[in-house]
Amino acid sequence: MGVGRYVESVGALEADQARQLLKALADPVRLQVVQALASGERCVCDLTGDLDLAQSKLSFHLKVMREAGLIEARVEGRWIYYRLRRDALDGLQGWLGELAAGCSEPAAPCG
Amino acid sequence: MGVGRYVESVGALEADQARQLLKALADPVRLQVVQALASGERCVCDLTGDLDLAQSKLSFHLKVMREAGLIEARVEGRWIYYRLRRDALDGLQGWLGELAAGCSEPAAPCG
DNA sequence: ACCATAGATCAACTTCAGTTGATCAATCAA
DNA sequence: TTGATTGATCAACTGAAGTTGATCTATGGT
Repeated sequence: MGVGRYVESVGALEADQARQLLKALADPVRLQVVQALASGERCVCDLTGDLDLAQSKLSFHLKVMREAGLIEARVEGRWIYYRLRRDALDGLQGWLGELAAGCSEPAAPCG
Repeated sequence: MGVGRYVESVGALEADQARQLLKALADPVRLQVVQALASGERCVCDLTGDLDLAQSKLSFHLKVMREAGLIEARVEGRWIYYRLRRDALDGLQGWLGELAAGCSEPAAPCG
């Protein structure tokens, strides 16, 4: 009953799914790609050119992001278009929200 | 005019700050710690025990998270209490929101 | 059928992040 | 002051993740 394999109604990812996504985002090259995809779907050949990345390098990082569930691909003839998965981004947002919810509780004194 | 060194009114982190935070979150040990801190501030000695981590290991990861701006420490006598930084979590949420905002635009056909 | 192009994959190398055990510094209690 | 405890730091080691260049597959044009 979710939009994808991540989202339960509105919040919450399991910790491990969240970690995969976080890891997929936490790399300078991948972050470049993500920012390029933030304005919409892009073809791999465009990305290679715009970001000035070696082809195998880009391909490697796209795979990492795909396997993490952060992006998805659409094949059209000879070209492949990638885009960010909204459900992943939304799920991560929800997960962060849960973290933030209770984090301001004071500690029980330790001594 | 922000709550911390991260947040401008309600959204947006710079990409590099976001990346530091993402990296700080994207590790299994650190994620354990973060989840422990999600219910509030904790003393290091409690964390060591509850999470069954070697002391130097925990200390290493706390440092990584502290330097990323994900957590902050409060010294009280012999003990040190750590807690999650809300501004960091909120900032990251805002950053994700911006990513999600435009990501569904279709691509211009490539051929 | 042939060639060019898009993109994935592979193997060898390199680099950097995390682990471990030891030592060091600071605080508190006796 | 002495000794115990909390937690940071350091040096040596290990392994996983990223890079590079080459090769492989698939599609489309001629």
